[in-house]
Amino acid sequence: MQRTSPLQTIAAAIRRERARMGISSAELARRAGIAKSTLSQLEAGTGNPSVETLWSIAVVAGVPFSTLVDPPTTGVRVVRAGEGVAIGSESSPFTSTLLSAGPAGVRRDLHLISSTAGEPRTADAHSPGTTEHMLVSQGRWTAGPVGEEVELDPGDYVTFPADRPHSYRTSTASASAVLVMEYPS
Amino acid sequence: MQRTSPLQTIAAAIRRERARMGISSAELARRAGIAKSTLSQLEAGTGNPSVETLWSIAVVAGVPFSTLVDPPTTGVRVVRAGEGVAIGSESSPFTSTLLSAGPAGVRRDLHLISSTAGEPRTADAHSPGTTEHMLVSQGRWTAGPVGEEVELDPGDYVTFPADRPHSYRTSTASASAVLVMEYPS
DNA sequence: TCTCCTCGTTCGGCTTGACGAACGGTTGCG
DNA sequence: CGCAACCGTTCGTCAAGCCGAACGAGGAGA
Repeated sequence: MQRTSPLQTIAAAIRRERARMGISSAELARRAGIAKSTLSQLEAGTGNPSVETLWSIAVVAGVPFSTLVDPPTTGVRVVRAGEGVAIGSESSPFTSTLLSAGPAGVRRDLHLISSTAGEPRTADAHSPGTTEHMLVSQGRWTAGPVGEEVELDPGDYVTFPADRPHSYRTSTASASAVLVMEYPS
Repeated sequence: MQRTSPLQTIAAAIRRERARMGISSAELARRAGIAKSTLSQLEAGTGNPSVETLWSIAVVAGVPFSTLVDPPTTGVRVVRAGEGVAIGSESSPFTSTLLSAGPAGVRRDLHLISSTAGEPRTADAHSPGTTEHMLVSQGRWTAGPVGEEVELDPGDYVTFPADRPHSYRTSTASASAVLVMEYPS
């Protein structure tokens, strides 16, 4: 997570969004209801805007507020079956492959998980506010917060809070699922 | 996306994070390097903080800046295979089931998609900055931005920009995949 | 009981964010 | 050519954000 002040990031983000919209700084300022001189300062990275000033710009640009603070990155990227770095568990036949960690400011990781019959994989509580989404591709799984586990078959989907202990287990010879973890930090 | 000023949301978020940390407002202010009176104002929802003031609080709370502006929600929820509302395509044997739309401020939708051999499903450009992640569960797929499609087998993963036309096609009798769409708005 | 410490709110003063006006530069039209 | 419109930057002014101090309240310890 970025610890230093975000003012330069914000300046770059505003310039980027304005270029995407294809309008002048005077027009963006007009639409956002702020002074041209204020926008000029923001794009130059000088000064320290109030939240409402920045919010007005995000609204007019049609993007979430966080887009102006944490810019995204894109590109075509392929990870073939078996190519990702698989991390196993010492205490259960559980394997997890991280396919895509969220870029700065994006609060999710995308995993392919697989397992065979055996000990459950129990995970400690993650950061407060963490949510998991699990979508079963193959086999039967039992998963969820400890004490609230549900059984899932291929095509089934479950989402649950992961900021307390939770587990994944399968009773079939081979099972796999997609796991999306969303967290505040 | 929330259009109204976020000041009340910010006040509630600061109180929530401080409660999570289990410290007094005086201590939070001390750690963040701001005046107690300033924090008192922020928690009461009066005034309009500068970005740096809010940033200081986020840093000390150990959460991304956007967490103070866009709070999350959680709960255990199950959608069984075939239960979600499946939306078909008139021009191709393609079906998409939305399992989880991102809550306010979260920039992603989670779909289960399926198809049979036939016409490709072509999607128009989404909002600028939109990214898609596709992870194949079953069958062979050909997917990606038009002109840059890649072939994918079970367990393969691809991510690509979806802010331009892109398509999904399968040449097998039955195919399914998990699709995560991330977008700025 | 009194004293000390911390709390959260209110207050007055200083600094800086945001404003509108002015300025020089560019473009398009008659 | 001159004029109008628009641009982005700089400047001076005002007011609100943020500061530290003061205050009353509550809790703990002697």
